[in-house]
Amino acid sequence: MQYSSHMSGLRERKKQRTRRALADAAIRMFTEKGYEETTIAEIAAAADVSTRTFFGYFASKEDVVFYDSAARLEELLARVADRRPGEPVAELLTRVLQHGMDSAVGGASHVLDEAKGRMDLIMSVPALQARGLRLLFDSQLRLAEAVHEAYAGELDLVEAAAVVGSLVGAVKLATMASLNRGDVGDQVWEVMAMAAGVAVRGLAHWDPADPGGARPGRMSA
Amino acid sequence: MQYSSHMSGLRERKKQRTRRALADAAIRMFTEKGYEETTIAEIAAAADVSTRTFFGYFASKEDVVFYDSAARLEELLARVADRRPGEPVAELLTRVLQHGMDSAVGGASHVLDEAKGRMDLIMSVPALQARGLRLLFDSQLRLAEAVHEAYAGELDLVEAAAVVGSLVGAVKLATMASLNRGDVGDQVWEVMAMAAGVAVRGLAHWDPADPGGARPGRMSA
DNA sequence: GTTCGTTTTTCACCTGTTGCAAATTTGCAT
DNA sequence: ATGCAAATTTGCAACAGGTGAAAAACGAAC
Repeated sequence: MQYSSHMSGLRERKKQRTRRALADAAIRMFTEKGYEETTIAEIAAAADVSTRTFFGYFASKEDVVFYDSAARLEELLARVADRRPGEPVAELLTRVLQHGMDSAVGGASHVLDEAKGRMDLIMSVPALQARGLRLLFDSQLRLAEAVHEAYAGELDLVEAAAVVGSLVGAVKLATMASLNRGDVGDQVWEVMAMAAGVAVRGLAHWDPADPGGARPGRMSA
Repeated sequence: MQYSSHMSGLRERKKQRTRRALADAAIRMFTEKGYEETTIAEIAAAADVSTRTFFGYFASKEDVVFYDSAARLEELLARVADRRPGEPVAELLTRVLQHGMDSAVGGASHVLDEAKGRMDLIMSVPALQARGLRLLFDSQLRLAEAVHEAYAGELDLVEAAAVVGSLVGAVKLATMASLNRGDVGDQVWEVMAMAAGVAVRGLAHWDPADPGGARPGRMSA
């Protein structure tokens, strides 16, 4: 009858394989010879499919770099959905975001190795940066909905949006500033923890010469 | 000898006129017949210049919608630069952002009339949304630098970034959620005030059933 | 192996964008 | 007025990303 979602057949397996082949080839070539220097025809050739077929898998050249972001987001949403009762929003969010801050920009830290490379690629190519920001934006909206539902009755949708936006916004911008400045590894993590702290405790606490102790949630892992 | 930056000559005046003609024609046609349905050739024709010339004024089709964002940002930066001594960051920023929250996404509230239209246009066209977010992102980075310099010695660059990101992030996401929900006019302003309040006071204050009184800074004007 | 629904390929075509050289316009000095 | 040099506009060719549609190849079930 309708084999719509079989996941088992050779057909599906082949499709997944092609998808991966395209994504892998693309990202490799992008980082090796540059994004704009790499043509879709070349990517398709490297994956042994026709140029037209590429667009059967990805809607645009940019999208191929974020091939796994949808899955990552679902993961986050699920985590928000089963929050521990009584847990404060700030805590839930820092906990959830800590595991997925990267998935937001496209999934950039499963294996820390290529993570840095992907991030560099994204931030250095305007088109990718734009696509990444749009993805992140949509993710935040979805996240806000999820938070709103997880705290039904306590937090209305726009309040949830404010909370999510504040936290994600702080961490995102601070992280970028940190990277621009040349920080690496742990330094970046510390910055993220600090930024989360700013958002959680509020900007107001930053004026009267605040005792700089970071580690507000438990973001420093 | 070198007439590099005259601003007065007929040459400059004509250039500004063409720029405006292009931008106006473009935005009008975009809203009337749709973004993708409007071709650059048509825009150029409407402004009586060749297609090629369009790219002498704007780097891309998207950019034409944000033709005044650069100027807007400079305004904000200037305001940050001459902060009142002793003024808390949170206060300075809410004050400055209140005047320019729109300029960030491309300048969408000088005259409230077309502001809504532009915003709708931007948010409804993926390509424009992406471009807008990228512009906003860059603006935030610049803003963070400005804040850092305005509070030299008190706030390091990444801290400034955290602060700016938190505030802008909260207001941006809450505003969008509000618009998605169908809010208009004052309702949106109230949401923005609330969001700013969340960022300023900190997410932490949102858990133990907080007394909902908004109006934290002075954002409600 | 035949048949049927899917996926891939081919092909034609449109638009955005860029490089280049030719043509035109403007600013300025005589 | 006129000429000249710098700046701008234009036309043209070419490329890449992206889409629609029909034909060809392929996997699944019988």
